[in-house]
Order: sequence, then C-alpha cells, then structure tokens
Amino acid sequence: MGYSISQVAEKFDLTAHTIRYYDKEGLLPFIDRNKAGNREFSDGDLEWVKLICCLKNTGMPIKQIKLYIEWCLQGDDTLEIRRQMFIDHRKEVLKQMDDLKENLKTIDYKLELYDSGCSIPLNGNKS
Amino acid sequence: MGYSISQVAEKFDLTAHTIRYYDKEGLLPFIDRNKAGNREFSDGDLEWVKLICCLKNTGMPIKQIKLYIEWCLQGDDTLEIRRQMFIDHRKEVLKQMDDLKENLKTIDYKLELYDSGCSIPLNGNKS
DNA sequence: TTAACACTTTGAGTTAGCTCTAAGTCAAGT
DNA sequence: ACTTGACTTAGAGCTAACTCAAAGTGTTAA
Repeated sequence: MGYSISQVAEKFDLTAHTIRYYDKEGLLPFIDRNKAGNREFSDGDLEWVKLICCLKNTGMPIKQIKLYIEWCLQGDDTLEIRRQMFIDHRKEVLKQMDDLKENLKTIDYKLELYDSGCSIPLNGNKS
Repeated sequence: MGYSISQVAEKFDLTAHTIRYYDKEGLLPFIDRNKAGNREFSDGDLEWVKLICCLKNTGMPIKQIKLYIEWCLQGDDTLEIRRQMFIDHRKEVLKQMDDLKENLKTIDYKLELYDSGCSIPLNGNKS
C-alpha cells in the first residue's frame, strides 16, 4: 500500500511541510501518487529519504543533495562523481567529529572549573 | 597592547564583521576600547572568544550564549545555573557525536556499494 | 449527506546568522 | 598637508531551511 506523507514524517522526525519542501526543491522526484493525487512512499523510497536525512544531518546543503539525486537519475555515467562526492563528504564528517571532540575538551575543562566551585571573573586576565 | 578586531578575526577564523555582530548581540560586553574608540582585546578576552566559538560551533544559539554571558556578569549567584548549562550542553554534544557516528555508517555503506562498482537504480525496491 | 480529516498547491512569512554598504573617524607614513 | 588603511556606526540585504496560511480536493464514518 505504501506510506503517507505524515507516516514518513513521523518515521524520520520531520514534518509533512518539510517533506513537501524537499519535494519542491527536487530531492524527491521519484515519489509516486495514488489516485487521489497524494504522495505514496514505497519501502525503497524510505531508503532514499533515510539517505537524504543522513546527508542533511551531516551538513550537506539541500542544493548539493539535489545535485546528487540528479546524478542518480542520470544513470551510470555519474557513478564516479557520486562516489567521489561520498569520499569528500566522509572526510568532512570526520572533520566534524574531530572538531566536536576538541570542543568537548573545552566544555569538560569548564565543567571541571564549575565542579571545583571555582568562580571565574569576567575580566580575569587583563594584562 | 592588546589585539585588534582583525587580529582576533584571523586567529579564530571569523571576520571582523562577525565579531562586531557578536558584540552587537551582547556576546562581548567586556571588550575595552582604545583612545581612538577601536576595540582592543586582551589575552583574557581571547579566552572568552574561544569559549564563544566553542559553544557556537557545537550548535548553541547566539541568544543562549548571550544569556550565559549575562549570567557570568551577574556573579556567583548564577554559578549553579551556568554549571547546569554546561552539563546539558555536554549531553547534546555527545548526542551530536553519536548521530555523526550513525550517519558515518550510512555513508560508509554507500561507499562500499560504490567501491564495489555496483549501480543502484532509483526505483530499486518498489514492492 | 454531512462532518471530519488528511491530503493537495501556491506563495508568502519567519528565523538565524551572518554579510555588506555608506559615511565617517583616526593615526601613521611621505 | 595628504594619502592610505584600519577602524567605527547604523542599518539594510542576503541565504538557507524551513514554516505557515489559504483555498481547495478526496476518503471515511455517522
């Protein structure tokens, strides 16, 4: 039977509004409609939505995701460029994780200070 | 002597525009001016800028950071609420790292497919 | 058949976080 | 004295990603 837009929204913690917006932006050109004209998502479509969420949640802009979808539609000629996109994006995700780890250190340091009951004045270090 | 706005911008990979914007938004109420009226950052100020960047880069909204700065200005009465803020924020950073790891798995899976030279049709799984 | 409800579209509005422009000030170098 | 260049402000403009409103259509339940 397929899934309705609100079922998909629920499943991926999006709103139906957002999914329609993605569709309008060209991220979901493959979604079928039923006789009533409503979007009907197949299990295969859910995999695409999952990938789109993955890319979006790792900071890829909507426009770049749209480009990727277009490459997919173009067929095997774009296999290599798509592969390269994932290689590049993977590198960025690793960078994000590194940055996050670095920032976690700063936060942990602040927490140590707060846990030790130490008050830090704003104008602490004016030299 | 202190640092000029563009030196600080350079150091933290921001623009002078952005630093003025942060100042306008109330994130830098403690920055001194020289006789010419230009902002002059001390070494202690740089620590504050570093913390602000850390919070911003881990997803804390400008308004929340501003609130934190205000709490700092209010003195020791707000020590506990500030400590709690860091505890909460730390949790969110850990969540971000988890999410990133999850998404990395999806990306690695896609890369495996692309590396195996396997073409995946768009309408793959219509049931 | 009527009400409720989930869906549809177009297009406007919102928010966060910058980003830039215009017009001007100030200090240093020639 | 004049030019250069970094700084200042107020305020407008921009982009991404939603978010919503209005008006309408189609299906289901009483």
